[in-house]
Amino acid sequence: MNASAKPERTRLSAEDWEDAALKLIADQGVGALAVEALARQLGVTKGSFYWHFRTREALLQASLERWEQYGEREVIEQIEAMPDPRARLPELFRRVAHELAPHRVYAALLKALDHPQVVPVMARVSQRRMEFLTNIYREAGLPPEEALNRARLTYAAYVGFLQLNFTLGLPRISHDEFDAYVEHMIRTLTPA
Amino acid sequence: MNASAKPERTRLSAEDWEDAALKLIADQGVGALAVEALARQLGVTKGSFYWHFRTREALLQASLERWEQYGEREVIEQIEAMPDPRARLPELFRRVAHELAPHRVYAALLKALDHPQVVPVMARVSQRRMEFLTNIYREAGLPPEEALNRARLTYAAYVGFLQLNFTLGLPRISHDEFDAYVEHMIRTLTPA
DNA sequence: CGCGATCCATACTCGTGCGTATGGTATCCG
DNA sequence: CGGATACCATACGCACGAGTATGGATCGCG
Repeated sequence: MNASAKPERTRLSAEDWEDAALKLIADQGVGALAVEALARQLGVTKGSFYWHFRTREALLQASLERWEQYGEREVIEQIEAMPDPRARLPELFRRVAHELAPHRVYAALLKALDHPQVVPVMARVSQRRMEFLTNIYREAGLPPEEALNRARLTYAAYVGFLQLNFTLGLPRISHDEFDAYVEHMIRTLTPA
Repeated sequence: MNASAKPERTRLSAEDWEDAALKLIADQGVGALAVEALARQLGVTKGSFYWHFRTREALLQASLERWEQYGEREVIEQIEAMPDPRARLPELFRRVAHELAPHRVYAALLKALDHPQVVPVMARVSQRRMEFLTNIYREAGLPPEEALNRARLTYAAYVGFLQLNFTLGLPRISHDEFDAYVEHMIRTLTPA
């Protein structure tokens, strides 16, 4: 049934473990990150793990740094490359709304803010995103003060949405209804 | 240092354990809910606990139900008693923003949505609040569709705010700045 | 007073998951 | 082709937290 489904016959590297860890975190949260479970999933045993990493903590650390690195650089750059500043916000909203998969790790880490290791990472990532958002609002015409507060509001709505949907499954919303919601969001959070 | 600071010399009841559990959940999350830790904090040992509850799971269940009961009934009733529908939303916003303490349990449970026991409770509570919010928006003049989406957006902002502040400590915002943020929120999320 | 019910302490068992020790197998390179 | 190095398996020790067993203390009440 759950025998080794992955025919990865090559030896493993540290990066393989980190990727598997991130996948597991996205699926079941940081708390589920256990070395023996990971090993089973990779078709090996703990003996392998402790060759690559000194401890479980080290794996978490490395995985988080790897995740932070990969980042959302593409999205940011693509949005900032758009000529019309007013068009950036709607595009950003729609894009994030329709590509939720990359945000699963962020959502999982959001629920693990009691682990001392994830706090600094999340603080850095969230801070960068907030600054990015604030900039777009300024470029869209909002005065600085206003732009900052609007960015706070928007980002909070994003974070809350992740929680209410991935984990809690509030009355499952239909696809069309979701699109309508996104458009409503654009209308009320975006300067005309 | 942390010796029994509570001079509660009377015997304990199940409710005492539930209250202590909720306090611990609010402070350190559901994951920190351990019977021996709780017992220490109450100045007794496990022997006491297992007289009142069959299992740790039972305590969690009872605590959650107790929390759901206490609820936010007062707030809802007071807001609905206000004569002018337009005045309700700003009042609700300001009130929630300035009395965050009661929301700490909700914030903690938000991060424990992987525990099967908390999901139904949070689903019910969130659903009730959402319906309440939707109603207020309708009474404030928004068409039904619009009211529902606005309630979704507002509630998501609320949830996101809890995450970003209790747990993550984004660049510590000052008191005045926070008030300005709340007013900004009211302006953009509330029908004129 | 005294006795039954209620509440609690002490001392265990048991499962789970991290980390270690040590030996085995595969791979690369001279 | 043989040995050094990289990778992995097996078998442990150990800590920690849930749950159990059993006896002791304390309260209510006739």
